[in-house]
Amino acid sequence: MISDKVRVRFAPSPTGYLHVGGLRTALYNYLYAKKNNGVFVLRIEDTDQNRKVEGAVENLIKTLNWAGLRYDEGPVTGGEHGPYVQSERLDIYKEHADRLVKEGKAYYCFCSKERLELLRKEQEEKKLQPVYDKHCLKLSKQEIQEKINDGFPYVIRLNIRPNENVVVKDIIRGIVEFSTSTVDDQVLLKSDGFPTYHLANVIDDHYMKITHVIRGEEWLPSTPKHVLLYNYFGWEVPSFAHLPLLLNPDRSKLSKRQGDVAVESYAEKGYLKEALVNFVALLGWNAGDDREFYYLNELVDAFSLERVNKAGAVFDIQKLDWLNAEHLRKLDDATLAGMLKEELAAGELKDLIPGDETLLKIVSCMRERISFIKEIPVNAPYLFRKPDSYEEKGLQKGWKAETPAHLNEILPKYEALENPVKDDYERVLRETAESLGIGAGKLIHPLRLAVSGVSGGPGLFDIFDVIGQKEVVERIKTAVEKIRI
RNA sequence: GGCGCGUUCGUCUAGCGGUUCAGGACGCUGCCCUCUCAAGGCAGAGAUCACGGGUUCGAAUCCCGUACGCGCUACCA
Repeated sequence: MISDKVRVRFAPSPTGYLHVGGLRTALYNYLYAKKNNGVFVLRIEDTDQNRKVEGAVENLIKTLNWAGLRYDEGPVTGGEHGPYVQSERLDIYKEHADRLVKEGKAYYCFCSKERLELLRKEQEEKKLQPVYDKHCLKLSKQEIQEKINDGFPYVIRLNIRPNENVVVKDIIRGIVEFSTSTVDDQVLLKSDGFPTYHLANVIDDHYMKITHVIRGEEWLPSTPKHVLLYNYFGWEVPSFAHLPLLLNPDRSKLSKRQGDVAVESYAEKGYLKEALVNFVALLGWNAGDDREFYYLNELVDAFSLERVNKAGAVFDIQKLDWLNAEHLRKLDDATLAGMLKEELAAGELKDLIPGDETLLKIVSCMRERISFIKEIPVNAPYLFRKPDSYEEKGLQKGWKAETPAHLNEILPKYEALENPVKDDYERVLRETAESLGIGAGKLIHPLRLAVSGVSGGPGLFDIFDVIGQKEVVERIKTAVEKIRI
């Protein structure tokens, strides 16, 4: 047995940001580990020197932490099976590649890029599978040694015997079979001395005692190479679970071209980590019931790999937005008020931030009306400052010839109130309506317009309570003066 | 082209041979509630379960084929 404990890993390459597909892969690994009292390992796959991005690893870790996916072993944190960054394990890969060469399971290849391109072109023209033709396998020991001594650049390739069957057992897809005749003699060690993904991944998973390889479906076609490598090394093969892809609305693999894929940019847009994690968990998995709202710890309890779907899932922003609203409403007013304060401080209303008590009132009356905190200043700027115009639609519907007279009736009563609370505004209004012999609506609608400039929003008295008596009076006066119909 | 994977309402999905002329959620429409807008409640539209063959008394569910989609096919992961 590889390990008596479940050990899984998330192994991203540091390309600068965390892809939402990567987030889901990381999440499923995390959930599986936690569910089984196992260990969640983070490993950095930085074997491509051309794609190195400064600060990418730090960013990756930061984003994973933001999402709440704490890893047990990995860079910075450390662990018994490190180092957890592949570029720090180069000699391990070299040593193992050499071992395969010695045993005839891999071989040196000195072919130039030009020859390989030509070969591929020929094969394509003949409609053959573009695979390496084992040209360098024919080289004698002496020829090889000479070339190495002469400083020829070389790679090490996996030596695959054709006409054999490789069976991959996948937890999600069942048994998948491949013929070795369709598997290329994959490069294991590149001419710059770095390993390819295939070599590094197998070696690391073995030494890090990974029991379950949970990764994206795009890896399924290269899994036979990995199985063969485990066999060649004489190592136990871990369990595989290939996750369905996350898709664009047109059902192609989720990509940058068709919207945001960086977890960081969702965070910046104001999505809650709880919502993103919840949403992404449901893309390709469900517990078998109707439940859709989960916190991370609840996902741990409910999760199982067996219930992961096979088909790709379209990333549906509308549903994410809905879940964000759901999670937002579960937060208490104080938390929401804190978020609002931060949001305001970063925007153009930064000089008009109300006191904490008022902030609390604002979130309390706006919470049912928003999916994002940032919608508060956008949808209800009148909670912070006077309206600069009056909505045409509202004027037509609610502002009648007699309206100014009605408002002039209630205005002095509002002015006369002393330290009014919300109920006082309402009491006065209802009394006034009654004495005028009109419905309360005849006052409420124009007052809403006068005070907010728009015809929708929180309850009128909530608005009054937020902006305060002085503003209420001033805004009514202004409206009566300015609105002419 | 080859290899592999997949295919239930627009989208995410339930369903693992019969109680389903297919259930839930998002979105959409309408009604109720209501000072408005939301939220909430209710109702509705929306899927010949990709198609064609089998197996079976009986199939969305099992098997085969076809189509379509997607992935892989690099000294990228």
